[in-house]
Amino acid sequence: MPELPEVEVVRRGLERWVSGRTVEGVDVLHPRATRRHLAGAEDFARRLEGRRIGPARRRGKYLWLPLDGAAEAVLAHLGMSGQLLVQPVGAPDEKHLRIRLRFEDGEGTELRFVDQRTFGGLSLHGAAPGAADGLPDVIAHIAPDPLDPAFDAELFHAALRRRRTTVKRALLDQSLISGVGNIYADEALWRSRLHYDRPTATLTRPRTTELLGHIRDVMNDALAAGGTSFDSLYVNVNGESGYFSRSLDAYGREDEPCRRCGAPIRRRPWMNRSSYFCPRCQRPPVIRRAAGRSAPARPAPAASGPRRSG
DNA sequence: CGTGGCCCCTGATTGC
DNA sequence: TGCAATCAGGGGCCAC
Repeated sequence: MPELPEVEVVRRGLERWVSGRTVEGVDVLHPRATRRHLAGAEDFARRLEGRRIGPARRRGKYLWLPLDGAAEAVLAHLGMSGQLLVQPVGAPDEKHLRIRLRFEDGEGTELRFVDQRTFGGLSLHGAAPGAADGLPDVIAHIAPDPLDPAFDAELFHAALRRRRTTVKRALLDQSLISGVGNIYADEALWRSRLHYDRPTATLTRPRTTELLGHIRDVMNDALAAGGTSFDSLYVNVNGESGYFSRSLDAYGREDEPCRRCGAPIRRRPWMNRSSYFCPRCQRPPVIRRAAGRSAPARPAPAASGPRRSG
């Protein structure tokens, strides 16, 4: 379950059902699922045996489980289709079961990493020096997420102004702000009435503040609904879907009326994915030519920016 | 260096 | 039916 609210739902499930338990053994059923553990699947499995799992942590879309304190942790990323499921021991293996963690206790459940597309995985890493909560060193470059008290809005705004990129690209750049993916980027931009191709350098401080507020709001709303699920690929540790998909305003709503103005929501190919937006509420940025000696032609009507009507 | 394009995978759906 | 093309919530890597 890819984006922050879905990953947070999983984190809470791990905290409830896995933290405090001791690993008895690990089965790696697909080597690609541990490819970020450079020492290999066997090393990953052996080093987990007998370790006690601490409180579940999260930054953006990354999860980690500290082991016997905070010096080392199991890092998890769900990619596009990863699931962490707490299943009864002996339940039939899922078709795309990649890794199984068995526990020493008699609770009768095990932790399973199931991942159809194998973009996700588990790995073992030391903590970054000086970082809080045993943050694994390999994700030290990931920015705090907007629900983290450590998130620095001033720093974020300064980075946006410095960048020569567009606002949606920036939202998906996990080194600037983490946890935002394609769904919540489109939702926050819709709420902010911002077009995805708006250059970040044009954002004023109030606009950045408003955008951040909408990101936090939509993520908290989604969290309260158990996350966004379009199908059974996106579930919590007990296999249950969230129901925020019914509350989406832009994502996946092509040709449906904008809930604000009634114009049909549009879908545009964008970075090998899609961007959903309201063509009336979210006007494309005006393309400005560099100042030259010849007067620039008037922009074509189709490419014109927002107009003030009065 | 920052930026943008390509690639990694499997499966569901759509169109010919 | 079969087959190809397209699309899907992720990020790493590598040219420019």
